[in-house]
Amino acid sequence: MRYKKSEISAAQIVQAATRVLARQGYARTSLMDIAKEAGMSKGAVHYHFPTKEALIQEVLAHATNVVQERTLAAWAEDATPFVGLRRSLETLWEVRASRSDEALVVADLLAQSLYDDALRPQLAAFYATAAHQMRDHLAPQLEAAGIQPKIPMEVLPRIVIGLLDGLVMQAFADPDVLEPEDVVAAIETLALGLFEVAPKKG
Amino acid sequence: MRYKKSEISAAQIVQAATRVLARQGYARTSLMDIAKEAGMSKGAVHYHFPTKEALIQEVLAHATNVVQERTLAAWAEDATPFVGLRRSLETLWEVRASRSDEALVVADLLAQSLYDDALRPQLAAFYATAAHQMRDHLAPQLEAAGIQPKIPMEVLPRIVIGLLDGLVMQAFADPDVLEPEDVVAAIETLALGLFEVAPKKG
Amino acid sequence: MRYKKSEISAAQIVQAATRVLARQGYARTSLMDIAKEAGMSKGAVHYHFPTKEALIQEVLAHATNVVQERTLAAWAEDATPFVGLRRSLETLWEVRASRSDEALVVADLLAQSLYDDALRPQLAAFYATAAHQMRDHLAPQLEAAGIQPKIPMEVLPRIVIGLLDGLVMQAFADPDVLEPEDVVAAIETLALGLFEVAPKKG
Amino acid sequence: MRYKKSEISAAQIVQAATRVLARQGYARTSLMDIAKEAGMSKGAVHYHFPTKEALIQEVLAHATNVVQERTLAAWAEDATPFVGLRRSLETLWEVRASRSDEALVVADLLAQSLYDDALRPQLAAFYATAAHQMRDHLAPQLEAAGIQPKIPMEVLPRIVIGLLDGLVMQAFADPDVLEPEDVVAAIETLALGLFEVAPKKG
DNA sequence: TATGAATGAGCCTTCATTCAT
DNA sequence: AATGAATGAAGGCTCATTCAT
Repeated sequence: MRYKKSEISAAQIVQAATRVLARQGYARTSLMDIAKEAGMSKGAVHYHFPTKEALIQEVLAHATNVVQERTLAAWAEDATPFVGLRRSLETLWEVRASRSDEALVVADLLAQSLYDDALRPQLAAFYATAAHQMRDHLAPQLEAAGIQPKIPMEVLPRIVIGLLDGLVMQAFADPDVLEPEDVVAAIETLALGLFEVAPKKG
Repeated sequence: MRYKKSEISAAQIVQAATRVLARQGYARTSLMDIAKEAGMSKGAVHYHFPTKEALIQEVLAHATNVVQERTLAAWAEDATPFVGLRRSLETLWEVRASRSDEALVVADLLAQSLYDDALRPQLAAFYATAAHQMRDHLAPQLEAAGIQPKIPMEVLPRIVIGLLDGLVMQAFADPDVLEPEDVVAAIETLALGLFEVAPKKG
Repeated sequence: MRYKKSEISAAQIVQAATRVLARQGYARTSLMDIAKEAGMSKGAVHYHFPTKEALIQEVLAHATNVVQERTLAAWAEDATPFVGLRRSLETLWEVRASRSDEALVVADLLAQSLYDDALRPQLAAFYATAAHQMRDHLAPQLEAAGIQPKIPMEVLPRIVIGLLDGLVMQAFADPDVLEPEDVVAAIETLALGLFEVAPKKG
Repeated sequence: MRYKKSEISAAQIVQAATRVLARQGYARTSLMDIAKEAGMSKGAVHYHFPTKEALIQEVLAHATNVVQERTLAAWAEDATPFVGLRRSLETLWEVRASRSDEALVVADLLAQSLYDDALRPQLAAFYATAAHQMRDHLAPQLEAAGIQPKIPMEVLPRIVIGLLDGLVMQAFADPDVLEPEDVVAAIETLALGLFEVAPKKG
């Protein structure tokens, strides 16, 4: 028995909580709901996580990890930076707009973090990691192609992420307004406008 | 002028609720908190708003109105469209990033709307109005200047709004990362990339 | 203006309360309901009746009066006591079983009176009056016809009233079980069994 | 024998509720009262019964059961039907007139059932069972004695029950008016009047 | 006379948490 | 490692009552 039963159960609870949270949102989710979804008793949940807040933090950590991993997978290694960038943006959008449980949880807890000091650092870290991720992938590609962004490499990823997240929120509020192809096309256009070919060094 | 007091009280409650909601968020705000902030009894709040949901809806309506008005005021009439656009974007950002109570409430309830069917239509309408607003202001200016956006005029405002909102969420989560001037500069650059000067006819 | 407006309004409130009480029962009726039914404000109700209990008492007084009057009208003056008795019993049953608002209110408040010391005396008086009423009508008729009841004239009316009321409750609980004609026939049979022709004197 | 405690607690709550309901009546009884009487917290009551209505239904079921059992025990097996009938009627009356908690609860909830659709079926069933019970006991006895009721065997028990219940309500409203011996005597007389000896065959 | 406004106590219910088993 | 039982603090809401107008 490589994994202790305890760890398995704890993981089950986190997954169940993710599902319930994605379905009902933080404000409407009780520990009972989570316990029921996990097929356990309320007491069991408290055995693994001393308090609701502790559980929620774990859930957020898990959800951000999942989203991050999916995002990472999106950074296609492509021939040309332009094609690669475009495909990456598409995938980034899909990861968020697909309403996966984890993406929903991140969006919901992001809002909670405005008022919950315990959540905020985690989300700040999530953003920071995402930005780093993006920069680390973009920077070498761009340099290799002699392309120079018009805005600082520190800020650029933040902008892209912000754009994506903001559009996601709109899409959640009114799913019929934003057509996926429109969004991707627009983001692409935007992105292209951000770069200029650097003058070759003499 | 009989019983004008009622309207005043109702308005006071909405304002108090806005303050409390901005401070604590929907999930942590009780009617008691609101009543206390308004200097009234819980009963009085229920006298003016039959249910918590009804009150929240009113608060959302009020908050979106305020944000909308401020946004409207941001559309400066300027000499050249470029300068005007830039100044408008700046103000748009400020309206949102200033963490005014109303902006916070809109952001919070936006998240709630994911799980609250009663809230969603209002927020969808809010986005729709904002998009219209922006288009109505931009379209004539751009045409007059012979400028043509690279993405359809239907989609453009949604993109801009999404970008702003997404950045706001990031800024809320970690206020120290995004410097206002960076953001505005980036948005401006982005915006400029969206347009091209149309070839002169004839 | 013969009647003061106040009296008219008070009467309207009592009537409205009777309707609402008959519809919803004491436990589920609020002053608001009554005020709405009377087309007045809650304040107006309190202007006429200082407390809810005072109003309810008035309503009970009114309802018992109405039932009593209808009952009184039921004591037909008929040729023979037997026919008269029979017709009277029929009407008594109808008065109660017809689910008139007043009959319902009496039944409902009768139950309340078990726990409400203020109501009990009124209902005791109601029963006493009803018993007297019946006795006063029956006694001369029976004597004239040389008929003698097998149970004391003091108890007889109580028995008859009890029988009727008990059957009414059953009919309320399950309207389909007791057919009116069965009930009347049974009551009649019962009633006849209560009397015997007295041996003629001399 | 794990967690038998739960059943015990649930039963305690039902009993406590019966006591409180008998003392204060439905309209004046809160869950707090019941919890206090049961020596538990409000939360514990809700743990065992999800809603007040569910608890009340259980209480009613329990109370009708108790009354029924006592009634059943009343059907004495006696030498002659007449003596048996008389003794049975006496006990029936005592069961109801003794103001036992259960009898009071049944009477109170009977009134509630006029306006509570959830209660009505239970009380209808209670009446139906009581009627059946009585018929099953009476029918063979009467037949054996060659006695034939003047009113149909379907209706007879309803009449007797109605009579008893109606008298009980009167006795509750004014305990001093109806002397037990008078009531029993009257009922007996009534009952005797309901039968006639069947003409011997052949 | 009558109204709208406001109060405050109380009600049913939910829920995170604790604990014995 | 997990469960069922129980607690107690809120939470949203109802309602009789009071009061200025």
